[in-house]
Amino acid sequence: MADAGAGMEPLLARAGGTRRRVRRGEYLYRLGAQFHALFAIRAGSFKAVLLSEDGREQVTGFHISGEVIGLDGIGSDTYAGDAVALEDSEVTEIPFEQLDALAAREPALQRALFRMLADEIQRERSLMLVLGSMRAEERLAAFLINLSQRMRARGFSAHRFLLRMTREEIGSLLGLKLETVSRILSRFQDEGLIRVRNREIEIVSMPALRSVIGRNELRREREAA
Amino acid sequence: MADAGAGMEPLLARAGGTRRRVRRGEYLYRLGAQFHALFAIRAGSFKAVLLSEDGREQVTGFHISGEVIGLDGIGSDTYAGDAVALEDSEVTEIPFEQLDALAAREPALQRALFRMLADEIQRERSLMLVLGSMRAEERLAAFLINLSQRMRARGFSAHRFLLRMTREEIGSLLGLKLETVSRILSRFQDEGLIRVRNREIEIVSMPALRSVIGRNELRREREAA
DNA sequence: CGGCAGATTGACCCTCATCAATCAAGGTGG
DNA sequence: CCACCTTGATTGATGAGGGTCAATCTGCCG
Repeated sequence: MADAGAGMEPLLARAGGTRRRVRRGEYLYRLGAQFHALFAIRAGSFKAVLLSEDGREQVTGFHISGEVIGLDGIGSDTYAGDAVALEDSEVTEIPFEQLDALAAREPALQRALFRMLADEIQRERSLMLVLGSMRAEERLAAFLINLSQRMRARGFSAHRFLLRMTREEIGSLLGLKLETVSRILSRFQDEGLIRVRNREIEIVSMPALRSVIGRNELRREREAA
Repeated sequence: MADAGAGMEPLLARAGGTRRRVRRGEYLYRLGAQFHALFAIRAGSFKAVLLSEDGREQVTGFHISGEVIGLDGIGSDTYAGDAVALEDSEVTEIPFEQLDALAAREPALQRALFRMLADEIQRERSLMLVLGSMRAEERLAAFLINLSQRMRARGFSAHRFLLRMTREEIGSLLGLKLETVSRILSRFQDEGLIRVRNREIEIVSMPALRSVIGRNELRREREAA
């Protein structure tokens, strides 16, 4: 999964932007609200949630410090889903009006915005690959690996971190039920791949975790040969 | 599912562009190829395919006449997957270099490009909702409804059309096996929702097809109440 | 301390994948 | 024009993976 909206703060900062604190559980923006800004996450983390007409809810991503959120609103006049803080967080709100105008005069900024949008497309496509072609164990492994990489990219430890979201939210992202998420985390622990204690994750063997993806899939091996 | 890249030809046309014919089964572009252009589909249809390192293949979308394809390459220097013609087709190749430069002088074009990218994000998020929260029958129903809407938007019949892709390709998009796709289409026919004959689809009752989504899901009804 | 949200674990069952046989439709070459 | 082959679709039988229901357990916050 790509790391959308990463490292763009310097460029975005030129459009100004005001700090804002969001407490755990609060909405950064909501479905249908007037689109007016992008948000650079300075501290904390968020989940992005898509809501369908018939009451279905789908977590479309988790976003941590250093990433940008709110891109989906650009096309329409309103945000297409909710963004909720998973912990007490802080963002810089970047008015899109100004960003848009500035981009017209700054080719580098224009290109940076294109890139952020394209990266988000990439990120979602790889999630589609996960949802469309992986079994439960593989999904969890892919999730943990991706999170680990992003934590490292942000200067945190890559092999020991806190999950800021519930099992249910992880399940929603991955198309699994919370019980399945819980069971598989336990199984990974029994197999010595990770250590779990509630929200705390320690990755014991990253190579082993990687090898989960593709195991039990003899066909692919044969095809590759 | 949103209808990404629709109706943008007029604006895009200002960047020039050359016609190109692509025969059924031929690649419009391939994974890793130098990114240089977007493609407006003038006639025919394509599938976009994502390939993972371990040999997995995931269809990320089908695109028909009037839509734009190739957006995923914008961020990086290369295309992130393959685009394959599902039938003999024709596209207008729009060099991105020129588009990019023109956008800097044309706010309307810049905004149109932002919108196309954001629409694609939307489209993929709704597909994530399908993949993450729907059962097989619901996925197929959502697929047919979406296709029907897009056909109508392009001036074709909304209740009678040809599937240009195989059952296996539909399955790949929806995270199902080809046998499941086949079985469910047969079931829909038995129930009088549609008529199928190979690639030919006739939607007999759109309301009934819509009601497939959400049925067997008593919980949601209760929650909604 | 009590209450509650979240997590774990077990038992059961259903949907969908898998394996396999058959059928239909095109394309090709004789 | 027909026999042959290939590709795609249908249908059946069977079983596994993960959903569902339910009982506990844990940690946290008031």
